[in-house]
Amino acid sequence: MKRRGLLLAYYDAMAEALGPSRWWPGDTPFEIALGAILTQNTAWSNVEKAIANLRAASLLGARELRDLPVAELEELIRPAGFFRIKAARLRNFLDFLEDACGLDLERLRNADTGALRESLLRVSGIGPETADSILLYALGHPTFVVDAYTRRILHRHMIVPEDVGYDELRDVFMDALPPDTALFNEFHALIVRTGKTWCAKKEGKCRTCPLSRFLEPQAP
DNA sequence: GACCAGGCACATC
DNA sequence: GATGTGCATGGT
Repeated sequence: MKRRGLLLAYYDAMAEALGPSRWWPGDTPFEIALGAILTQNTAWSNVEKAIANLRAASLLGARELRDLPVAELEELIRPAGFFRIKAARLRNFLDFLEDACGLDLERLRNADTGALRESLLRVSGIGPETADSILLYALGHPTFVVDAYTRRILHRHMIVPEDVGYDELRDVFMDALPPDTALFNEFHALIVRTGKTWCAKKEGKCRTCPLSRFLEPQAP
């Protein structure tokens, strides 16, 4: 109850400072899911280059990629880094999609969220953050996406320990907030944007962060 | 030239 | 079960 109010106050402070996020960039559920895999430990600007390559080759779809030799896929996604491993992960994901929905992601939109999440986590190369990103941003399921910025910010605000686990951190949000897709969508986006701007690994920019007032002693 | 970026799987102890 | 390491490009 108290936690819910605090988290929503964080949300409001970030929203006021940054404005709407319009996440996730991408025209189709598949493009969004693709981006979720390509952006693993990678700057989004590099992912954009890889997606642009696929778009230019008219290969920005599950069916198109399904028949592409892995060596060609590797070359196209090379700018996103870890290209060999990510090409293999994309193949695993495409195999999953073929089996789960005949390569039509729209058919997963009304699936049971928990069961679908478990299925995604069984795909080699899809971990909890990628699974939650696909569920929330590509398919509109109400699951909260946790990432390195979420952990860093909440740790610096002494809300969680630094080594808090993924699911535990996700539960901080999901236990406190209503399962609202639009809210979860924008909340995670605001956290990433705030983290990028003010919460680098090396501390120092906290003074101008929209969340800095939460670090100061609260007035009585 | 070091450090970082919207992780994950796997080896080793 | 915890801890360490490889994976690779491009920007600061």
